[in-house]
Amino acid sequence: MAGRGGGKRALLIAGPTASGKSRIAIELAGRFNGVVINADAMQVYRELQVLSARPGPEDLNRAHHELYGFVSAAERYSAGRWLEDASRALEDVWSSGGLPIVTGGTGLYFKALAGGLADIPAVSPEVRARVATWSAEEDLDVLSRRLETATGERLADRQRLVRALEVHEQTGRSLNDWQTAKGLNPLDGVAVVKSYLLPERSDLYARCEGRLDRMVEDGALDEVRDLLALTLDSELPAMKAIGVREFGAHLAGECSLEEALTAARTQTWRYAKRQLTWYRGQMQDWPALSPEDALPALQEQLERLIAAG
RNA sequence: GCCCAGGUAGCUCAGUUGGUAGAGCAGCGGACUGAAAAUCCGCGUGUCGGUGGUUCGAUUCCGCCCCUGGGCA
Repeated sequence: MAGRGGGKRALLIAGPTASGKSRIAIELAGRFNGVVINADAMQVYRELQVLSARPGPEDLNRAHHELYGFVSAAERYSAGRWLEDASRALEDVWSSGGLPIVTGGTGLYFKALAGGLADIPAVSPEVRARVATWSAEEDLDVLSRRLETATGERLADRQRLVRALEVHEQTGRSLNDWQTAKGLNPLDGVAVVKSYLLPERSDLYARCEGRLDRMVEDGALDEVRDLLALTLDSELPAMKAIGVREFGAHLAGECSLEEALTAARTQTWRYAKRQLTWYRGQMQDWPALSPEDALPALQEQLERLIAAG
């Protein structure tokens, strides 16, 4: 077991919702002493078991899983925190001689993991509050001019404007500046097998629909009721999970279950479409695999990687 | 049967004092380094219910017919 990186290896499997990633990950974990590491922004939240389609007891029994359901919905998790958590999980798996299998649907997380992320200091609550006030009180063009004056950057997207302003307020340096510098890169020097699952769109949409029905059977309504009972800020990431608003409207008597399901289905399709756009545009050097071929193809690549030492 | 209100994009609707029409949502495409299941950008030909008439010209005005609500008998 010679070579750089101490023989560190990792498998990354991205893919849109309901494409069958988890099953493949668990299967390969069994064959390669693997540990499944979550790369899904919603599956980190404890309160979102059903809605986020988090692996259940049966799956957890079959393979060791990390970074699932360990964050409170009251928290504001982020790509940066995920990368830190994932780095730690990777090191743990390597040190115990296992193979990390990172899987999930959040393209940004994979991009951060495989390409690195700028090492930007955390934004303090004070700065966050200050910028939030500007954003609440100012028109988009005023806010935009504020950033342009400060850093010369021009943005038309409020969410990104706020982020750029926060970073500048916090550090005195522009976001652009931070992002061009070399940052965190936990897979540097690691032998990686990576791919994303690319199902036929009609198959994908049909699977999304089937999964929504199953969610209701599995208690999605109770889960949403419990979540809403916490009366959290509706702007928190966990509150934006597909189904929270839709099923919440039904629970409040604003629409039928049928209507809620239709709305949730629409949102799920839109989400899946955006995921596919992300993979096409941002992960061009990642091989795309059809869900049917993925398991044997990945297994073969892993075997070759291991044989190569 | 009569009266009223409607019939315009896949859906909900706006509009044209007569010069063949436009929003939101959906859909499709795209962007995206700490909210990413988020956020943002681009893309609109549809017998303007049918049919006659008036008019240089009708989706718009008039007649008749069909359909959908509601009301009165």
